[in-house]
Amino acid sequence: MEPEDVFRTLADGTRRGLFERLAREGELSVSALTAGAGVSQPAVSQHLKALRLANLVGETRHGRTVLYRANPEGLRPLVDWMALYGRFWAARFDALEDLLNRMDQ
Amino acid sequence: MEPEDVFRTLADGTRRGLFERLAREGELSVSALTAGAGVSQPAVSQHLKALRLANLVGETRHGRTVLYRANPEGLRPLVDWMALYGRFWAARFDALEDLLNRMDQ
DNA sequence: CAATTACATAAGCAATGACTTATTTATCCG
DNA sequence: CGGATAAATAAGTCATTGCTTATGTAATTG
Repeated sequence: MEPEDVFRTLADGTRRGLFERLAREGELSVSALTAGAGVSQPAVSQHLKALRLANLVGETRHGRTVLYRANPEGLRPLVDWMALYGRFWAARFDALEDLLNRMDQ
Repeated sequence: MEPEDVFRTLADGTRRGLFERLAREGELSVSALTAGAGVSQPAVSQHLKALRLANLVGETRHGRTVLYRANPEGLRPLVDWMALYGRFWAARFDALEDLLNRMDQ
């Protein structure tokens, strides 16, 4: 997955809001997500499809309800991009990696 | 600056490409950026304006040329957002924030 | 089995946005 | 000065996109 996909998918506030709720609250059904999303259920389904195509959420069907959850690994392209193009941050990321390596030993 | 602004500004590939070039190559004029951007000079100027409004680039006028440079600090909303919503990544970003705070002292 | 519920898909519409060419503004130079 | 160059702005076009309502599909329930 390219940074392009992740940036574009998270650029919309409503869609990013859905991801945020899933990240905070864990597994949620479409109905649960629709309540409080401020848009219709089809709109939510369309956003969830976009998030799924960007590998940012996963789904499991339970009978007639579908539970969605955030897939944090989908954020990896963003992490990588920041490490590459953050420059100012990059040095600090490197320092972080050093720190992590030392912590892991 | 809100995460919204940064996500939306970096969502466009051409615009993000300009930021990337500035992050890699340092200060560049509009003409230099236009060469290799694949779009016209006005398009580049419009993208630079968007990047500037999102606090992602800075500019300095030198006679009739204007030098742009990346402002990595503008990525902070992204770092913060990832720390909040990355979950899996969160631990590492929290460690990063701690590290940054210690480095700043 | 018919009605209901959960969700996805279809179709259409209005707003946004990324581009273009044309023009403006400002600075440099012969 | 006057022409040329650098960049910004103006105006218009076309594609994308996020929303809506309407409908389809599948699973539960009475």
